Amino acid sequence: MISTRGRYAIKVMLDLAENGKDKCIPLKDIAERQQISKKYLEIIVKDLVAGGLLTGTSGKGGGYKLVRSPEEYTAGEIIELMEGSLTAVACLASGAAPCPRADKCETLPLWVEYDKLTHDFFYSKRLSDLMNKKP
Amino acid sequence: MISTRGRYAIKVMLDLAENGKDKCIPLKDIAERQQISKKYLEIIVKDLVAGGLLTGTSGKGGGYKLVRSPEEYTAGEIIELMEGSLTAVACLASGAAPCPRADKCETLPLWVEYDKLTHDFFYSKRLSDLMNKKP
DNA sequence: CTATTACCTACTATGTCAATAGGTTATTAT
DNA sequence: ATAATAACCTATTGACATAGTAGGTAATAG
Repeated sequence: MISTRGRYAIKVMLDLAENGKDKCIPLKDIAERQQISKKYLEIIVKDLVAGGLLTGTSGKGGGYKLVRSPEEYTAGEIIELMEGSLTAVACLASGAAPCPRADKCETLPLWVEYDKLTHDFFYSKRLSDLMNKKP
Repeated sequence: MISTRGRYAIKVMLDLAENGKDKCIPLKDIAERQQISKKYLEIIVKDLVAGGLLTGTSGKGGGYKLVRSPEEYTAGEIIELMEGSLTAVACLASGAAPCPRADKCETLPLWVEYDKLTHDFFYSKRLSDLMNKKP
């Protein structure tokens, strides 16, 4: 399950891609457009800044801005940053302890295959692919 | 994320497919083979029986048995039964309230597409596909 | 009648999710 | 300067899910 953290993060990134053409967008505007609590978005945006996907500028006229162009972001990296991992089962997660029964486990190949499918899907989706194409 | 409930359920079904050729297998044996607490498996197996995927017989010589043949089960139906839903985002889950912003939501198509991918993947995997083919 | 097995209800520790609350620091427009 | 704006920071909360544990009752075969 992808939580609100990952989902809202994509919404924020998309909002910036569409409304912030090189200019800073205050979080207040994003919160209003997307109908999400500004306070909650602060937590999410903090992680996006820490992950290097966004920069923030304080003070009047400040706000957030994309670091790269929308074609250079994938949904996969955004979700992975926010959720910690894009993995369907605990035993395949990044920081997981190696399962002692991995070689005997008959279900593992199923999860590995699904994992690859998921990874490929989300890393093939660029932010620009999700943008609303309005002239 | 697919929890232990769904994952263990598939292990149980697989164990029965491989070791219970028309005969009843007591949960104790499955728990030992799969190295999972028998007490915890009871909860999982209860749901599998309630869902009609398995039958249980009490008393000496009793145990659990598949209702159909392994080719007639899919990983999808097992997971969906155990997890309640096979859906990646809350707004697409079976019992979810309809999102008032669904028509404006730019991320929804992404989740719908991923949902279809996931559904098709797990419903294409039969229990017999996962079985260890030993003579 | 006894051993075995499923079946049933209840409880619990731990953690995550989705926020909320209230403050401090940085920057700009007036 | 100073007021307004906006990011940034720490802490807390209620609700819920997860992954079990505990202890019993009912059914069945030998």
